[in-house]
Amino acid sequence: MHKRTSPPANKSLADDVANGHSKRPLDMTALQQTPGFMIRMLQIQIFEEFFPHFAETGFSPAEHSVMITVRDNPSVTQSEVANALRIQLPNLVKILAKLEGKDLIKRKRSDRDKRAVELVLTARGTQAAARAWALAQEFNRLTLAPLGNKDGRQFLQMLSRLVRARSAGAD
Amino acid sequence: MHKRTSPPANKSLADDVANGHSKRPLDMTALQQTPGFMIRMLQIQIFEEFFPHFAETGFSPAEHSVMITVRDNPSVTQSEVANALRIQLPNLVKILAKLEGKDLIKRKRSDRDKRAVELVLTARGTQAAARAWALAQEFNRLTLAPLGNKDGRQFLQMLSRLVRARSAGAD
DNA sequence: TATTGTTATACTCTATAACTATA
DNA sequence: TATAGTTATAGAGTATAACAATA
Repeated sequence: MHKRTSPPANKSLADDVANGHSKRPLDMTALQQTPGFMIRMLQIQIFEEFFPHFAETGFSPAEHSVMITVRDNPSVTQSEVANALRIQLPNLVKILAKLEGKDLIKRKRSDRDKRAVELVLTARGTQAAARAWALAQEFNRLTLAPLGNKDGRQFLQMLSRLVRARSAGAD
Repeated sequence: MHKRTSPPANKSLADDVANGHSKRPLDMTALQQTPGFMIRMLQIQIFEEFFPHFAETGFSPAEHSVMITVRDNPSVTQSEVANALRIQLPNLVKILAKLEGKDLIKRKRSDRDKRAVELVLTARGTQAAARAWALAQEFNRLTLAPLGNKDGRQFLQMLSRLVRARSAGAD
């Protein structure tokens, strides 16, 4: 066990991959072969870029995803959003209270099920979502830019396959 | 702006992708085109699977990555580990205190730079890392299994390209 | 003057328990 | 009896400030 292709003394290919700023390059080949680790590194990087890019909207990644989900699913209930975005209901309530306080989202008791609360965007929310989505188009393009068009599309498709496989398996 | 290929009423292809358990399927096509969102979904799923899979080692993902990094880089300093793994030094100190308390890692003042602390695995740590790495091999295989061998390798390579591009650009 | 490690602390995210009102 | 929403709270993860020792 623990076989690496290139020894620490001779790593012509696998130098500073997950190794941003250190002086002497470390041997990170093992973790570079670990999808979970690499996905976490990439997510950290993308989150860092998210906030300056979306500064105009003031949305966090979670708030952004809620806005887009409500935009595309008018009268969706809070439970449905929580489930789709993998956010615990109590945590979603806080996010929604904030968005409602900014007059971006309206909450309304459902007629069909009086326990449920249906969500819709307000006029201001619709505007904000439109601007957020425009920024997102550019952001998504930048995110995948290092791969080029063809591989970028394929990467996104592979992500979907992986996520879908696990969502299905967890049922 | 905001153009979707399939309207909510007719989404033959893009149903339950990031939408695990809800009754009526939501329209998630917008966020499914968002790499940052999909990467986050995938990371959540992988983390959930991590803990049962690595229960035997008792390592968290962060602890696991520290153990492997020290294994492959004997006498690495704390700063170097923190930088490579994107962990703040104060937070790494806590992790190392725990691993040292379990007699898995040894800390030793550097001779070259008496400010620095060099890290090596203990005998127990070497054993634990070997077992952790064996489990990791299986875990990594399972993680990429839905893609098959060829695409799995390509996905990992694309991850590296994306991470490397951003690490380089941030310099 | 800058860097390494350390402590203490604050902040954000996420998870759980308990409650209500409806189903 | 179970579910949707809410509140309060606990816990983990992450970030910052201040300090001591060394460069």
